[in-house]
Amino acid sequence: MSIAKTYSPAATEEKWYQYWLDHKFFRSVPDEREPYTIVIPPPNVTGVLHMGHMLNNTIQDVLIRRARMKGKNACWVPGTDHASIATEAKVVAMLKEQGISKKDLTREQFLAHAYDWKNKYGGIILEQLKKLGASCDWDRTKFTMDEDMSEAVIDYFVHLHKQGLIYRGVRMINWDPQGKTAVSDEEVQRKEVNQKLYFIKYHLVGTAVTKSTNYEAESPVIIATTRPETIMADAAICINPNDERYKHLHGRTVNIPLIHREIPIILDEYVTMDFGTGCLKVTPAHDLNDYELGQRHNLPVIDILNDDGTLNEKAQILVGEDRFAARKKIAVMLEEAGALAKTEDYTSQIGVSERTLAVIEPKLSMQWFCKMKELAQPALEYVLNGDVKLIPEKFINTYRHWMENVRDWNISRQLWWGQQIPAYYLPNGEYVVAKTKELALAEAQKLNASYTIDDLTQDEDVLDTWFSSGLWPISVFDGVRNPDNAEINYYYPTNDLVTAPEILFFWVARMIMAGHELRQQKPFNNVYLTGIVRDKLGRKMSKSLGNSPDPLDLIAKHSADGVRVGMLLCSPAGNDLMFDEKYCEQGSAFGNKIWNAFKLVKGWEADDSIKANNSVAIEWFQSRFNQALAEIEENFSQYRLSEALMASYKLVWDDFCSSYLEMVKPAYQQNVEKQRIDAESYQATVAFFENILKLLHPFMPFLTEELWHDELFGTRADMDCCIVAQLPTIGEINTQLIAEMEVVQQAIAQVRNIRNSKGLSPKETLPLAVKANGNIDYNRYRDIIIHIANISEMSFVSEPVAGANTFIAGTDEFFVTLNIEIDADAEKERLEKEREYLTGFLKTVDAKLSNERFVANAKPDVVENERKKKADAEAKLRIVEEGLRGLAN
RNA sequence: GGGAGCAUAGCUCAGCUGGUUCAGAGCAUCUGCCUUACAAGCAGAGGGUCACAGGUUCGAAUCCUGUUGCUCCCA
Repeated sequence: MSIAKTYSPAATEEKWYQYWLDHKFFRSVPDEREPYTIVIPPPNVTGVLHMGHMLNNTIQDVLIRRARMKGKNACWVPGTDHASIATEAKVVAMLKEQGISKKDLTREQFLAHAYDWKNKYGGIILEQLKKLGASCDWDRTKFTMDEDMSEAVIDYFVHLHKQGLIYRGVRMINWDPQGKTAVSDEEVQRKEVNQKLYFIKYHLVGTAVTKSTNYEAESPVIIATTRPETIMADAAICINPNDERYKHLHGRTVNIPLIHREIPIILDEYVTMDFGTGCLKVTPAHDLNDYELGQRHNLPVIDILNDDGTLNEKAQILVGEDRFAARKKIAVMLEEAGALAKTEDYTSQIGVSERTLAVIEPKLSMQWFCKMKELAQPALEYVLNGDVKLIPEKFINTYRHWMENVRDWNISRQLWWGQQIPAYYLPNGEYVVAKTKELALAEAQKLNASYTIDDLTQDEDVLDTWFSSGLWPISVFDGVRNPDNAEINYYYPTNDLVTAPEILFFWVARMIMAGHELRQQKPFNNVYLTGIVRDKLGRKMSKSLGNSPDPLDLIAKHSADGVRVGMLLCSPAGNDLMFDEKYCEQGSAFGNKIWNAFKLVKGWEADDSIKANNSVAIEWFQSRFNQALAEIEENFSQYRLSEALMASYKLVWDDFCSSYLEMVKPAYQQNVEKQRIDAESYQATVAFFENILKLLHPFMPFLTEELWHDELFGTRADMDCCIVAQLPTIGEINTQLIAEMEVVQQAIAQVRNIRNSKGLSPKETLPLAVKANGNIDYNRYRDIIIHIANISEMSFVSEPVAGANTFIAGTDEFFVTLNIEIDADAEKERLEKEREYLTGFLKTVDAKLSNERFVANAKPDVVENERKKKADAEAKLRIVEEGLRGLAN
């Protein structure tokens, strides 16, 4: 079989992915091996693959493939998340297009539509991940609303309720008037907006008790607000008791403009005297701080808004208008009534719903809450004592800050898409919590034996999606319903979790809480936090900016391997990455390089009659390979994936292709089908290549699998695949050989440089003389030097060669005699520069060594090193001076 | 307003417990080359006051303080 000129990725990727699937290489079942487990951060069913997923899943696949190749029982569990709000919003919008309104549907009818939608679109991302090469155990694919997964969620709710960690209460919550649901604090995004500050006059009622000489005293009270449409919900005006300007207002009342309702003026130090006018309108129903203020002063709560953000009849005016329309209209009405003193421009932060982008309305509501203090405390411990490692560590601070300042978590969502809260109300307003309606009835009958099932009404709301995804690492192994089953015992705690820092609290913290609460165990050992994928200008990639490439287009263009390499090349752990398609080009160029190197080796044929003469090259590369392997291992242990990749990249490109293959490559033989090479070199090279394929497989699974099956390696059994090959182990490293070869390579580069600078063709052979001053035996490297540097004759001398171009490598001198006259002046200048540098260098070293405090304080090996530097520099200086004397003659 | 982090070559980043494996990598740039695996390539080269200012130290990119500029989180 002759290998194609260039690699064609698309067909190869398709072929091998199917092969891996067919041969169940991704499948994991518990056995006697050590497990290595990753649960995927389940993407939303509403999403499509974006660059963040590409990065995240490339990393997971690299980790899981590596574990597999280290003999672990590698299990990567895929799945999706039902994304309550986002999905419900999508489905509502879809139905609306079909002319169907959600409120005309029953819960069951709506859910049927939602499932249709989910079945159609929900698996898109997972399908796309296959193109990337993700080696998930697809037989384990889970969805957070699968029956067993939902049951686990209900079990957890009942459990927490029993523990007293879930309660029901009226609280000020974040209301999304578009999604018509509450959202948690974490789902509210702050946004800076330009608003207007309205200064509104409230007229005092009655007359002053004491006649004031100051006529101003009876002018209206002016308050500043950004929300004039809420004046109808005002319960009081509040001033700071210490505010001298307003002493005369103590004990008075005012009239709300337009609706002329009388409200008291109250005193509270909460009011900042120098903000606005120092008078604050108190609207308990529509502001969290006002609510608390209202509680302190026993103020009534007047809620003038409907769930959809329109004004209700309690507003008396503008009933039915949307809050923003009402704001504009009331401004005009106030103006006309002479109640508007002035307006000012004002920037402030408002909260918007992460999902619908609607402006959040603070709203008092009866909701279910989860107590967080009790859950957060142990979850914080796991991270602080290093049981759960965050990578990079800098996120520990953030995590701690969150966990020490948690507030109770609102887990109710006024939606249908999700797990319905297992609370059942009784006719008298009491409720019971139980897994099923039947069990709830039993509970209810304990209260009153006469209850029947028809007396129970289940809470309409569903649970926050994060409440279910918090169970993910446990529930995918059925560990909530069956806490002692074989799978959970084997796979849990999982090993690595790869996710984004944005959801450290949302998700990671809640998994740790659930893990502790249900199993007194951590859910994972390590959390690798990836950065945000930005464009090369540093902007976050987003649909609206249109600056995100389509991942599938990238794969089509640069191959899956190329994109994987590209993603990793620019992804330092925990830092944002400035993505540039150039990195993918680099990745695919690397693939091409490997392909071509393979072509070269495939063009060879072992010939026993040729004497083996590459033993130095072979031993050297073997050592270099082991050295790189150790380095890569070290990088992986610290999750420095991009560095592990770069080390592999350089090993293959520089050491294997540019150095090793050039050393052993036989001179071109004409009129033969295959280039003959000695058997030892041939076998060593093929073996090296196989090891390289293994090493690269986690990064570039497709190309490596393709080459793995080439006949160069003989015939392979069906199950003999790169994906399950065992990674090479670190062998002996001859550091002396590596060090010597570095000097040899320097010398070779110098010869090439001379050729280059003199404008000579690389084809032109040159004579080289070596004056070895150190311990390197150049006889060992003679063949290599002659071959690579294209030397006509290599000789050894004990005296400098007159009239030659000279250079130093290590501490040895080299002489290249050219046919052309050497430029003595230029050579002199070069050597003088060198002398200048060395003298300067020696000066600094001498300064250190003659400094008693340095010799006394520095570590012995540091001092020793300085002495060696001195000796080396002196030796070099002697050579340079010798050369200068030679030129002077 | 509170907290955290970052600033090293044109770009993206390494640089561990202060000391030649301390100023490095990849890409980009420049100069030669279509040299029988590879122009998606080969052989070379140039490029940095380690943000700024102080301090500690025999010695600072590295530790401390301040300044400036950016980013993120929380209010």
